[in-house]
Amino acid sequence: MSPAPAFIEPTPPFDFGLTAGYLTYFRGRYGSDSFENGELRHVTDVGGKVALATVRSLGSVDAPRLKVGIAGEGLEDRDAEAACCRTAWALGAYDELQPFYEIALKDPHLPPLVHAMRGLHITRASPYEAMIHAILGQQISSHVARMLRTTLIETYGPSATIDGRECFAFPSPEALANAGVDALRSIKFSQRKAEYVTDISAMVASGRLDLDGLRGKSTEDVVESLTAIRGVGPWTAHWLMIRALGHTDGFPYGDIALQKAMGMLVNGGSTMSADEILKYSERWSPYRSYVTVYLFAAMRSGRLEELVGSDGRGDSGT
DNA sequence: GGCCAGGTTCGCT
DNA sequence: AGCGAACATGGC
Repeated sequence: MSPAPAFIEPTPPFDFGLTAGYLTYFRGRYGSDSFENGELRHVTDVGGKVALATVRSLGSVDAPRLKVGIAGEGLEDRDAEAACCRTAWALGAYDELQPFYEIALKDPHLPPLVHAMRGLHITRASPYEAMIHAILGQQISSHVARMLRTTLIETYGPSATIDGRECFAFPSPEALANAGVDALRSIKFSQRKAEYVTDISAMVASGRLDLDGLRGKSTEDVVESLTAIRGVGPWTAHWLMIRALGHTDGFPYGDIALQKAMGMLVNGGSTMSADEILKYSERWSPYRSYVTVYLFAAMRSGRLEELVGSDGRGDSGT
């Protein structure tokens, strides 16, 4: 029933615990993914079939090696292989951290952060999932957003019972485009959100919107293309670059949490404005995606305070 | 028991 | 150009 285990050899340094923890921070709450006792469970949809990847670390941060077991109904070898590739991709396994570390270690503020989070790779979702996720996360508290996402995938996501557990994968653009605005409203979406999700899903399903095609484009081009879509502004565009497009220089300067974190890091603890953090961050280009992710990882782990400005003095960055 | 939580986008005045 | 609506749970 289960194909033979496969192996992933990520580009070192790769800290499996940190990276799997980052991957499941959201998905672990609204999807079927989890990271417990050193074991990552990651659900993916391969060609309409739901596959569960179970991942464990066999190696170390500097010699990483992951063992991946794939389970699911009616999976052929090539499906299992695809599920394994998708899992490696979701973990950002082959991402190169060195170029970022080289500039970060020369920075006055970043070394403690980079040292503490060494080996954290930027995890990825599909551009479509990241887009819907971002739209749902706009405008509302994280509690409400989580509830909406959970209901969404449990209503429209493909599911399968694997190892006695019901697993849901993220809904397809077709499924959400066909659901219709009224149906989404009935699962507590606002009119606006229901319209955005329906419109974007229909555009992706019909091929009029090619989110994957944005990969490799310049920041300006990506932001321009994405913000032309109704429901998408700079904040959403920048998070999408980081979470889905593999862009190294995304920086969601409109994010309040990022503004607070930047204040902690470089401004002696005082929150900075969107303009201020954007200007300050230019020195980290083109690696601002890493700074963003490392700051959020530190924040979520509750360690940001101990990792910033041990000299207690920030400069305003001007 | 009220208030706020990791706010952004769009539309109306 | 500037302000308000949109969503509605759980913790402090």
